[in-house]
Amino acid sequence: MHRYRTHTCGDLRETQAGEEVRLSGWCHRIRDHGGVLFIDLRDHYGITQCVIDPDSGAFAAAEKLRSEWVVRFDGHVRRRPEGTENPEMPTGFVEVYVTAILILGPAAELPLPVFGEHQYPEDMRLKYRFLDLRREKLHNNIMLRGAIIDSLRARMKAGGFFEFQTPILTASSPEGARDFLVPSRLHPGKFYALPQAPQQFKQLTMVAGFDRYFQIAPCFRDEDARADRSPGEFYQLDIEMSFVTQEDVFEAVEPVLRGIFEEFGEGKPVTQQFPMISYSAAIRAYGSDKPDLRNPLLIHDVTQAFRDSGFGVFAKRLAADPEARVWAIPAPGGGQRTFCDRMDSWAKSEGQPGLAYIFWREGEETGAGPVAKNVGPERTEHIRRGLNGVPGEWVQVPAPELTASTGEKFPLEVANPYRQLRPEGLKAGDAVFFVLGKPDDIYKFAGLARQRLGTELNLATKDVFEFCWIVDFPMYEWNEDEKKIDFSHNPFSMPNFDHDAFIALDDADQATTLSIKAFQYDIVCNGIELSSGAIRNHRPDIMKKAFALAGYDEAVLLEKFGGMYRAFQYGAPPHGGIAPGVDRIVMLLAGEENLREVVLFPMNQRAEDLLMGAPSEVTPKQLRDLHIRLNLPEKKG
RNA sequence: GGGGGAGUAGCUCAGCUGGUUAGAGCGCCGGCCUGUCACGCCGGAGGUCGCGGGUUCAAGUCCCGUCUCUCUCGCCA
Repeated sequence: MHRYRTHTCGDLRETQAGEEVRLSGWCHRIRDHGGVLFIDLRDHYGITQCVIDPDSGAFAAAEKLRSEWVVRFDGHVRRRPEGTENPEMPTGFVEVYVTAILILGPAAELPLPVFGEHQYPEDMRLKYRFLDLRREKLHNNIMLRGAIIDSLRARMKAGGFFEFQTPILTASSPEGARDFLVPSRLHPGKFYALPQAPQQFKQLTMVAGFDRYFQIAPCFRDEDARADRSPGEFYQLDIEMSFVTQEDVFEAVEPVLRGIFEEFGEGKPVTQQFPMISYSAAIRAYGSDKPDLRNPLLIHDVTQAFRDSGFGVFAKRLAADPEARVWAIPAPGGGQRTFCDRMDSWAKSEGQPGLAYIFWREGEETGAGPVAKNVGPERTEHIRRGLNGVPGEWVQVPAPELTASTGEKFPLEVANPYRQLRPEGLKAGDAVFFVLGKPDDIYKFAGLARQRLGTELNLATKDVFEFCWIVDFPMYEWNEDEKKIDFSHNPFSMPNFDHDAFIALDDADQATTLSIKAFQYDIVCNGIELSSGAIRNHRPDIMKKAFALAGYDEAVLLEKFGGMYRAFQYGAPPHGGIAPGVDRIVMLLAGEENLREVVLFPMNQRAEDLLMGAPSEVTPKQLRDLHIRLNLPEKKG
């Protein structure tokens, strides 16, 4: 007989009744009835009920067992007595009658129990991660993660991609997030950096002629955490392809993601054709470049209805500032004063001056609330009827005409789900909220309000994965602090502009420069940015011009990206790629709200590993070897 | 770096406008219990109320400072 087990705790069924078996595992739950003792024995594969009674010879030993002790049981399988079966468990029709017990690993009193679904404090869970990981939900999440990564690999390989490994110790990159640095012992005063992404390596792999690259790539960024952003390190399905257009990348990646979500999405519908939405249309219609399309609400432009109106606050601002707009977010079902006031105080808590609104109720068809009174019944009626998802004279709907990457147009009801909700405009019981300001200043808040209304009014579709492409990101943006033009995303993207005309551009022509779009795209699912990618700029002359337009001369380009700039001098193929975030994909598929629920050993929000105690101090000798002298900040107080 | 929330038994939490000996559930220890699967019943141990200072006759409760955790904004080519 094997030293530890003949079967796992998930194996045994009625067909094995009568067999002599040996099981090893953790004491999951112990029920002591005095004369008979039930121990649920748990391992990775399942749980098996084990029974000990005074006749078994193991009774005295069994009474000493406690939760989470690791034990080996010898015994025989038997069918459970009639009426005591547990159909909830795969092994619920059998039990093991235990005749011998060997304690393999006793456990101290637990800081957090494994059994049950109680919520425990985050720092406790992280410090005792090995216990937390024994719990069913987290254990399953980690196994799901592995299965998803297997499937991603298989799908990529089936798509003709090859997996590569790129360096972990590399050079600090000047753009983007803060780097993690590793001091060099052999080169005093110099540092390696952990890669924020294998961006340059994958492009160089294309220059080297490998054609279709992928990697489940670790990425390191020294930035503060978010619920959907791990501190320090995370994984991307990193992809790069040669001789491709944007559409080729879409056609390669879309089926992989759709397939993964269909395979692991437990039957929840997945967008069959990912619509393409331009960055500017997304900002105007959803107030975000990562719109949650489960929410049917659209932001309407009702500037016209307030211009020269009796609502002084808005009318004056519109008269004074030609760029100012009034954006309206319809709130079907939100037409109660208490609800509107609650939204107003929420807006104030978000640092806004407030949230103007009109609402409609039976007997007050001309609209209730101070805004309606000041604007007057005629304009209020234009707003009410105009908020039906169809553009009109007084109300503009910036709903994009959605296109699939195949070029196919989506029908209006897909592109504009809001139209289905209120085809005749708002009615009694509904409300509308108004945001005033320059689009650049108000879009984020308008987007937040749209999300909040969707949630509060329970309008969002549930149990679906709504995907879209966000395309046509601006190549440059205005940096208000430094009063200069900056790269909007990354300097590697190819401008979506005639190449000769681009090179001929006047460096001082800021208006044209700021209007240039890039072949830069994101995939968004349920309001979460899953990946970002681009067709790269593989031409040194265009790259030099791209830097010049952002105010950098060739010396800067050489200093910052010398390796790649040099590589592009020797025959670079047109190429592009994308990098879906593996952790976020798993998070969505596991139905979790926080990345820590899908990472085996995560750090806390302050980038500390509470289990291993990282980061930690090191010995003076280690520092001497690295030629480092500490210069610590003064202790506060 | 800014803002919100939290810190009371091993864990989750209650503890009102300051007032006698700080409570409950789970866990732990002991006893009883032969069919449970969140087993049940009886008893017990376990608390510098995060830390420091202040106000007060009296502070878990009010004030100030500080530390820790958490969410969030900044940040994230």
